[in-house]
Amino acid sequence: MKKKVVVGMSGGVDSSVAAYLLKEQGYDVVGITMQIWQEEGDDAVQANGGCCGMSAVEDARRVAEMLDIPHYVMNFRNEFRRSVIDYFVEEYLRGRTPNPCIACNRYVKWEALMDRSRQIGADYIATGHYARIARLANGRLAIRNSAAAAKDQTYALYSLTQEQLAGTLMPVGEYTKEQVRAIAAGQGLPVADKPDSQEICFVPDDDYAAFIDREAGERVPGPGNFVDMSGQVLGRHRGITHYTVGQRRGLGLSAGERVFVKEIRPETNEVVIGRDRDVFCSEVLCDRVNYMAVEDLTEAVPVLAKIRYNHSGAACVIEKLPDGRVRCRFPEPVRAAAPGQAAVFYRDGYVLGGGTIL
RNA sequence: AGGGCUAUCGCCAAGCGGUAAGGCACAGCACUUUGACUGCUGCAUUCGCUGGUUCGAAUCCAGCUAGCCCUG
Repeated sequence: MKKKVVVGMSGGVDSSVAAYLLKEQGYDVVGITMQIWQEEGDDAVQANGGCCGMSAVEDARRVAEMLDIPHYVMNFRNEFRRSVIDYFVEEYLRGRTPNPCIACNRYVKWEALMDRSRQIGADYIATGHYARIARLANGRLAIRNSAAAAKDQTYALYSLTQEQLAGTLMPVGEYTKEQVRAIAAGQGLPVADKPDSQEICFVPDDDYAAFIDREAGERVPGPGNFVDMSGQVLGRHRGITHYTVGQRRGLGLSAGERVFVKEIRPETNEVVIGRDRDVFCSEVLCDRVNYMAVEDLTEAVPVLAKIRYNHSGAACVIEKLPDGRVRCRFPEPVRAAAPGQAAVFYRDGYVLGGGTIL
């Protein structure tokens, strides 16, 4: 009997080709488009090609028809609201810098989608990520960047569990973006030339602070002081939700040289300003650590750590502390490690694990 | 009330008679499948005001205005 796989179809070229490849490989393929945010008839988001808009649903449906696979739209708005939107807003209110894509993957795609896929009898879920899942010599499953991928998508997948990895397929991980577009074009898929998605899907105008204002209203902290590292007041800021560690633009501070946000202090509503060199650190602490390529961390291990999406990675040694947190020591200090962002550890090209920067 | 000093882009600041440097801020664009960073481009026909000298003045002179300092 054919294995059944649910493909999360965003309407983009990658997941469309993923569906095609799986069908070719003989799977019983079901396409599901997740409704996660946009309200029906919201033209503003559609115009920006949001990943969850009605045009996305239409694109996915057309592709599914061409591939002759069933296609369903499932409502994940509640899960998305709770696990992504609320998390995103709460983190900013606390002066931290969340990564909503990681939360979306973890809670919406790999918990909620997998649960519901199992309910309809699926053996696997599949996505259009450019990554590969492999069984290591120690028996663990781990993710590795596809060698040909120009961009790394493994960073946002570090939190997957062994069980989730065992039930996941990433068929486009074997190809380059160019090859994927060529496959789509060769099959006449209408999304072959669709542009890559860009900013966070639920903030299409890129104005995070305004989004938070709408969501949190009265709870948003108001203006406060910019202070330097000795506590001297340098000026007024517009509210801590407008800033992130390492930020330069938009401060309105003319100090004669470029200055950056070094720290955000929600308890005093202060934003600490420093010079470029002040924003580097050689030690980062993480909590909420997920281990992937290893079951646990029993000794200090040298790894490559990425502290943001699109980070090339920096050498460091990670060590688990008695309370479970992980300490990363960087011989070459890293710039702008922001609390709330993820630090993801790589060894031999595989994701060893990752955690949330404190 | 006297004496001195200073007035150049939002901030800092070059300029010292030959036709307005630079830094920061700000804006736009590029990069970017999170926040950032980064890069590129733009940003004073005008130098507190009014006159004068000069072929030519932000630069010299006079007066005025404003701020700062010192002395009663």
